[in-house]
Amino acid sequence: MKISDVAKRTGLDAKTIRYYESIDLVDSPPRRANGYREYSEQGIQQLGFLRKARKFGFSINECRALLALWANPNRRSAEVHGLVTEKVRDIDAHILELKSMKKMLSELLAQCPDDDNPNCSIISKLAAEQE
Amino acid sequence: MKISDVAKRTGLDAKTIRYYESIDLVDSPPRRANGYREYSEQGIQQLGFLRKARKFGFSINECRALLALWANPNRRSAEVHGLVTEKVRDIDAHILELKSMKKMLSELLAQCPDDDNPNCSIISKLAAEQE
DNA sequence: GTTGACCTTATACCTACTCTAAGGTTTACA
DNA sequence: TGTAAACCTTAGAGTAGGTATAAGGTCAAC
Repeated sequence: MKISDVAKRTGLDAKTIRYYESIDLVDSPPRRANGYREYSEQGIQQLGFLRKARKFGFSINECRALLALWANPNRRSAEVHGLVTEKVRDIDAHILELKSMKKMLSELLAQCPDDDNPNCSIISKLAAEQE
Repeated sequence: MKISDVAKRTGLDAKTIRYYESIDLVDSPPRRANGYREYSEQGIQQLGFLRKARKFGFSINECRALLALWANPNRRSAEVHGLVTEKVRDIDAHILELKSMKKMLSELLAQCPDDDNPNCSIISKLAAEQE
């Protein structure tokens, strides 16, 4: 199977697939006589795995760990559980940060007259000397 | 005032201040005889403005627009209001995405035995052919 | 006079791609 | 049979928003 077909099947961009190969995230597939990459079913599944893991928010390095666990028949499910638990914590922290940002911005919006005059409490707040 | 003092006062790293100068986000300050940057009150306030805008989540380019509005005595507060409103929408979209990711991961966690055995529903789910 | 803390520059590195250039190959159609 | 479009290849640069490193000059204190 050619790279464009793999791209269609996995939902990844062909360029992204080449990129994953260049950083040794996936095995290099064999080549046809013309130099084109020829993907095996196994290679395709690896890429599909990556697609899903990335969509779940795992970083490339976390994906590396997940791929290794996937390939390891002696893995302990607790290890996977730990990795994912930490990811959920990261996401929670991120959500809190965004909510705090949103709250501050909403407060600023409520005070801005939203008209043709230059007076704007948002700009004033950003320019304020005090925190 | 030297760059390290400006860093302390604004809360930005000295390297970040030089970086902002290198991308023309702020004006280049004059130099002392020894080559050191000498910051005026105005330069310091610009950097303080940036610090706050970045903390509110505005991108460098959005900061560029905000700085221009700040400097423009003929600005319309509605323009600032629009910029910030859009930012809040971005943040909302981001929060929704993270919540969806968290939900999916939490469902996976609930099904993972979290023990010494290799069977792990998380890995299975990532490896699954179907979406 | 020397140590340590500052300052300067240029450059590389980070994440996770994305794009461009410049070229070779394959496929479809007239 | 010719050619144009749609593939494929590589190397290298660009993106955001810094951070780190190297290699050096300067300043303040003891």
